[in-house]
Amino acid sequence: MSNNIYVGNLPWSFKDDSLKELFEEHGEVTSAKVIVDRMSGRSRGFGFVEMASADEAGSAIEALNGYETDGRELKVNEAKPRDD
DNA sequence: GTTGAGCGTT
Repeated sequence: MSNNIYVGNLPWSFKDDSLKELFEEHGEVTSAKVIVDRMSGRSRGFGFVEMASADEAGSAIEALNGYETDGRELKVNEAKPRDD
């Protein structure tokens, strides 16, 4: 279990702050980032959220996985380790 | 002024 969370199927209107505010309702968010295409500057529709603890991360995952916003179901999961 | 499966720039 890690404190890092992958969030997919996001609406195009989502941003770093939107993710942070949403996950803060289910735990302490250390950092939140929506991945944006570095060449075009447009949102790629997915992002990452880091929680203060794996416990809060797991709670947020189960609470927000399948959460519908803007007509889309969020796909929330533990993120793959970026640096292993 | 667009798009729709996926795991990120530091």
